[in-house]
Amino acid sequence: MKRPTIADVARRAGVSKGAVSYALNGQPGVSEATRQRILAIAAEIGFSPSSAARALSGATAKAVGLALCRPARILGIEPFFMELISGVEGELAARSYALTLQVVADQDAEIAVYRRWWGERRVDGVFICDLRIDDRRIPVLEELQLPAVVIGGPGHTGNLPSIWSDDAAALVETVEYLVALGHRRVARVGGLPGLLHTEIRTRAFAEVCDRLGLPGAITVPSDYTGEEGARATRRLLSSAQRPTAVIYDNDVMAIAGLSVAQEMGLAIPADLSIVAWDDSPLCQLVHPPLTALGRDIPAYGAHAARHLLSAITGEKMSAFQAETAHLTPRGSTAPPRIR
Amino acid sequence: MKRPTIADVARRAGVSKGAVSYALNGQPGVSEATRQRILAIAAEIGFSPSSAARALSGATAKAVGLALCRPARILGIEPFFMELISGVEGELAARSYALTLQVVADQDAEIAVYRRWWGERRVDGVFICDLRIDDRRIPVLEELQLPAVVIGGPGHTGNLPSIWSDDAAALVETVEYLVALGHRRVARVGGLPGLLHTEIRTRAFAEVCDRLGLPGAITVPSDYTGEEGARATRRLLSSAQRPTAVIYDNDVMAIAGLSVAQEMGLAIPADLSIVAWDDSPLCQLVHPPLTALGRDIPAYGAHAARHLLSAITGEKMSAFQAETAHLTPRGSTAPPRIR
DNA sequence: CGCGTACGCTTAACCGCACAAGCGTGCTGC
DNA sequence: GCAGCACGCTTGTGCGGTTAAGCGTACGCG
Repeated sequence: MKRPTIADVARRAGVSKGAVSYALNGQPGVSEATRQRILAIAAEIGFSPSSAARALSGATAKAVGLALCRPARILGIEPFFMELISGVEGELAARSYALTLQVVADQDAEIAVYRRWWGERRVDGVFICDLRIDDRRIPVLEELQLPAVVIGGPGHTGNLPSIWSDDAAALVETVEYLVALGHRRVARVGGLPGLLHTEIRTRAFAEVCDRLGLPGAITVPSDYTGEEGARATRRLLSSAQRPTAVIYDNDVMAIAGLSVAQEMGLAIPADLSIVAWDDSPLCQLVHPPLTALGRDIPAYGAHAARHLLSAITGEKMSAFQAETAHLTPRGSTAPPRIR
Repeated sequence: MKRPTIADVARRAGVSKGAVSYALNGQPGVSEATRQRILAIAAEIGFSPSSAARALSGATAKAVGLALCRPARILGIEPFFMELISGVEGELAARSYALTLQVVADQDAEIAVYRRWWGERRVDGVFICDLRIDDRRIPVLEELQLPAVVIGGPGHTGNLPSIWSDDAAALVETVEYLVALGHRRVARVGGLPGLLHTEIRTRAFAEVCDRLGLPGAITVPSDYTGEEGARATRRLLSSAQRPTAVIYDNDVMAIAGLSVAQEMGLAIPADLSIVAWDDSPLCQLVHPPLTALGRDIPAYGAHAARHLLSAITGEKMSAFQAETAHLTPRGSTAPPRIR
């Protein structure tokens, strides 16, 4: 089956290609009657303008890019990206924008992808995830003048617009809640060191524990996998002054931690309170259900998409603060049996 | 920063645009010395040919599409798609193919997306997931002659090439294993009815239970979510002749079922054996760890990608049978305490 | 009545690349 | 010595859109 082109529409409408182009793009230059006739014919023969030709003649590619730099096993296990993508998609689809996805091995590969996309004019803009401190991607994108929205922060985003959530505040709220329950020895199993949001949480945790006078508050770095979460938990629970509450940087590690604790004969929440960051349905499936810090990830993605589309149209965008994660107390937190 | 074009490369190399094109595409028509010089200059100034121009002048779009038709909450919870994507990506990236992703609401929207992609020449081919019986997407893609690979089957793929895994055999193996342990009352919590692989599993389950003379073997349909899995489990365990073993169509429902069973005071595996389809790290995090049917999803995706790329180059592809899921026994299965 | 102008459409020039056809050069074969 | 040909490159065309410029027509106005 031959793909219809603008010339086919023009021929059937008895007008020139230019007229069809004006009609389809809502530009002035054709009468309303002609416009309607052209639109009807286009719909009838199922015409969609070639994105290639359109992109070539200076218009936009009608596509944005997302490069993910995580190993496959972590990508699969974390609902975050898939939820983000589905939120992003909702906005993009409404404007007929396509999402181009690429999984990359490391930051160098990711930068190479951006340069290639830019050179190929394949995308009109990109999302940047997993922001790092002194992130090398930022200056590259600024140099290329490729519209971009950083998903993360605050700060460290150069002049790029961003969307962020106040993880520090959420963490402070959580620690204060645990302290209010009577906990004094609180520990944290962190995400990948080097990621900005991990560092922000780590600093906020240290500060709030210091402020509240909690002794030996410690963050054990991890990598979001269950194995590492289990290992970190085992280490924490084996120490002389073992914590009575642990905050995990994602749900998978929290579930792994729960398993380890139960394995070691601890009663949850009597002997150990557990809080998970990222509230997924999984948190409600385990026993006891996990107290978790949740937020609406699809909405976050949708906002990021709107932000990027605005940036693409040339608007001067800045940092946007999204909803702060909120604590949903469930059965995994309670006053400690022994202080 | 201005994007380099083929003309920039040509000027610096002191040759014509045509020569550069030949050199970059590995075509004859330039001497080896000139080719090397041109390649060096292209690399130096960071030239990537515009995908739009390339696609426009008859070559391929160097992109393939994947439309996902699942609600956001299910997409997020199931590691399957993300793992599939990361496997697909590995193959695509090696050939500089991009993956265009779209999340759609229903099959009509999905078909509209295929028509649009085809008209826009945005993709060279597509993957089809979640195959249904009498799937309406198949005839559309055949009509459009858009290269496609069906991820699913066997059968019901029209003339489209496909890649499939023998779910029936895996299910039979599982039931036989449970029977060998001494189980007589086995039930199953199935995935979304209407999906071909769900139907295949349901039929295989009914057949093998019939063959082995298991009484009242029943499949309760569900939708992959934890809530539904929990509800189905509650129903099964409340029946007069409650099963001593349950097979779940995904890991999330299995974990939910485990929770429900424990909640109802049953000991796992003594009172109830549980098997999960899709072996994710989650299965090892709960207590007891779940016996699961697993396979290498990224490899599955990689194979699908190779299949599609071959189809795009015009090779006549057929159905390819991938590895059958294999059972990994863990702590959630054992001989039943009471037969 | 004649002129200026807004309208509605056409024409044609691009965008950046691939590739067919053309063309000069040097080598081969008879 | 010259036709024939392979080689290495250039020229030119077209892919399917967008868009500036051109152009005829109708209409308003002094």
